[in-house]
Amino acid sequence: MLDGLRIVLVEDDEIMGGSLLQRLELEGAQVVWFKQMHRALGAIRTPQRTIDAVICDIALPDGNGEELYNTLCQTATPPPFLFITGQGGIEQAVRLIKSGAVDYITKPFDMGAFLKRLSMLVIPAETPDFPPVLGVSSAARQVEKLVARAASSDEPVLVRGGPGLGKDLIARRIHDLSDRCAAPFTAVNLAREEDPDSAIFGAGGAFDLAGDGTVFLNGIGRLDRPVQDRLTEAFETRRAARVIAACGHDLEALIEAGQFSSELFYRVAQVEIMVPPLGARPEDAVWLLEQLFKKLAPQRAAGLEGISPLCLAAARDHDWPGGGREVRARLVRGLARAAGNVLQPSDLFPESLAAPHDQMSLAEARDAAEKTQIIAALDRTGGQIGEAAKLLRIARTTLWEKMQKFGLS
Amino acid sequence: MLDGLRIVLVEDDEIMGGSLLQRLELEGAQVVWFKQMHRALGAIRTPQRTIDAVICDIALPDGNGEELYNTLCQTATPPPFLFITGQGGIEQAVRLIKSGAVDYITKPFDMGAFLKRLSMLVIPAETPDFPPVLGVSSAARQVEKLVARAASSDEPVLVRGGPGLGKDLIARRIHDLSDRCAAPFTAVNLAREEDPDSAIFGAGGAFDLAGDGTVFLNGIGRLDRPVQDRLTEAFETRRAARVIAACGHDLEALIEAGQFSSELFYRVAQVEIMVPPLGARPEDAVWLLEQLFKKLAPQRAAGLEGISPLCLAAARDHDWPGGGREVRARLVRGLARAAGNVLQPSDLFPESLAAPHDQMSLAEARDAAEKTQIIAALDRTGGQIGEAAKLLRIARTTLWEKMQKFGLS
DNA sequence: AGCCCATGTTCGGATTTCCGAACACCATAA
DNA sequence: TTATGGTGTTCGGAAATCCGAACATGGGCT
Repeated sequence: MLDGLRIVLVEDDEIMGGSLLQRLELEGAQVVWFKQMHRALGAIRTPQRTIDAVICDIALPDGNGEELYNTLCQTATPPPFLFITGQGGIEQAVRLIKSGAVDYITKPFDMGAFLKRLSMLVIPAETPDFPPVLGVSSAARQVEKLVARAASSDEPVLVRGGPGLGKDLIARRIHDLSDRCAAPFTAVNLAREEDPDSAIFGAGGAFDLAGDGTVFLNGIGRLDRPVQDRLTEAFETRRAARVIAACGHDLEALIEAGQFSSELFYRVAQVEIMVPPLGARPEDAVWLLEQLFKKLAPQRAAGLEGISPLCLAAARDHDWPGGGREVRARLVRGLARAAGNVLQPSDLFPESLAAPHDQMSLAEARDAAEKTQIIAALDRTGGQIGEAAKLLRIARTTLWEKMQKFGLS
Repeated sequence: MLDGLRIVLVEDDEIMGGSLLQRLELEGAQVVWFKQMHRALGAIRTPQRTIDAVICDIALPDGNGEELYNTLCQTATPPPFLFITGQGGIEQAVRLIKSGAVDYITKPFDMGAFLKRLSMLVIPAETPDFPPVLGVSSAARQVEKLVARAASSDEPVLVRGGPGLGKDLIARRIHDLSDRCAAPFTAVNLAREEDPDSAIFGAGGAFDLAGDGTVFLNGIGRLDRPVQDRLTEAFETRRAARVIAACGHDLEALIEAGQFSSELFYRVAQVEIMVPPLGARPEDAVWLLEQLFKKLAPQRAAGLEGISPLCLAAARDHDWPGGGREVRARLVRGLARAAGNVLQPSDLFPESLAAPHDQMSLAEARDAAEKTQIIAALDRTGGQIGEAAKLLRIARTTLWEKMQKFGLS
């Protein structure tokens, strides 16, 4: 009935929680049970994998379910919430449902009916019709949607994003999903190409080989003006092939500086797909890490059985400025250096060992972070303490105290 | 408070209905009272004029309010429904709210609070003589008064305010309310114009086309001195057209710096209308958001039923430096990314979800530092919690708590 | 079994931190 | 001149955090 669904249960009552847990697992769901609000908060906010539903009691020892839901809404799009409660008020029910909660049920309730409602409500949300290539985060899903939409159109596409985010994969995927999928797909990496002009337009070049397929131009910002103009012209003469281009975030700056033709930009950016950086979607980072591990570990490090949870946590925290490429590089290096039977954080991030942060006590580390953050905030506001305090979300007086403590004034 | 609102009251109890009727009419609403379901059904389905809200009892002699609502839903989109009931059930409340009712209140209730919620929830559909273009706040009303006064005079007007506050709408409105409304209204956006001089004075330019109508000069601060002088001169020679100008807040600075003619300033600022920033009048921000939602949601996001109260609260808090333009842009983006059936805060403010390295709150920065430090310590001790705690100079239990908080286990 | 040791977990109180109110002070704008 | 708005500073209570004690658990060792 609920096979494979990942459900979070938040319930402090042992009996109630136990029976729910049992029943849900019987139905095939993977359930994680929290008895306190703050624990559930952390787990839902940074989930190991996407959560399909949250079943949440209202009365909790360290808060209430409403609070939990509201807090989540501030920073993220929460998964579907079903509230169950013993002392429910109509007022509260109305408020929660209007805030987007999926259901609100009073105890005691009929378990069979409850499960039926649950399966009705939750299942349609999750239908992965094809294996995810970019990631599992909601942001990645968003991009996939855009990709699908781009595939069904026939306009030129501009894919934008930092390095190592799979812009080439996206282009390939658009081609494969489009009705040109039977025709050739040719890619040119402008950053590597010696002679871009001939690689694109020459005999045996991209357009030549593509026929009425798709031409993918990676790093379009590197083109010099003459080739840009030829490309613009190519659009006008209606080449047979469809064009997908990719570039980093700096194209506007290039246009501003007059190094990139704004006309070409508008031609090629009929559809624009922005790929958010990997650091902004930690779920994808760990997902990718696990995927690559599965693929690479058997050959390269036969002894390794898995990745330690700590290591995954560290990966979730890391910024990954190099995108997927960095994930792969670090993993390869880590696999070579791993000693035990699981991959440790120091394998993936050896530089953190040498860091001076090492044997600092927690309080010191915390203070150091506070200090730099405060300095940054004060810098941003030009020394305006009140404003800086607002930025840091603390009271003005508290900031003043801290400044005194750190000797800033 | 409820001036001009058309409200349908469905209530069989004489006392209750009478007191509600009395009170609502006291507040300025036009109320029609039905005591039976089938009568109300007919009246709502084929209304004389648009109905702003329905206040509906559940228990009725010939049926119940839910039935009434559902019947209406099948044939049309009903006006906002507020249910009031004596023997309400949570089950029922949840069902009704999920199917789109605006509120569900149990008797007895506090009349004052009820009226407040009513006025908050219900937005006047159309007030034909006076559709508010700027907002509903007292500040916006103030501006409207100034607009009306400006329209009745014939002096040049200077409209001032940040971007996206509808300065163009104000100019248009002054024109439409003035006795030049039959003559042409021509607008020039000086920020976009290549050749301001000819766009204003040239053949086919604003003055030429306006005749004895109104000329609107947006972004007057961008004019260079020669054109300023020509404009000043135009005032002296008494052109036929009336001039309305608009600019940001920086005009005084320009005058100070000698880049703007103070004489022209005094000429054009005979009447000065200051539009306060949207961040200073939160009611208008949410009002505008709701207006735009009503207009845009049906086309762009058919599944969406409304805006979550949390989201409205977030909108009320936001600064809206981009004015109405920002409201619109954020809404459009949010509609595209919304997942559930209501718009969530993270849809409208995705940057709070993935702030690219920007300004973290102090607590976040501190937590991040703690987390990495803890991971490093645990890594060093090979996962030995007690040892790691000693390294970090905190109690074992404290470390355990933190590990829970950060989801490490 | 019996013991040892580390962990998982709760609890109550000690301590620290945080906040808001309040007041004095000093610019600067009206 | 008077408002106004930001800052420096103090203070008391509220809230969080931290800690140690305590107890159960469970795995490894003899």
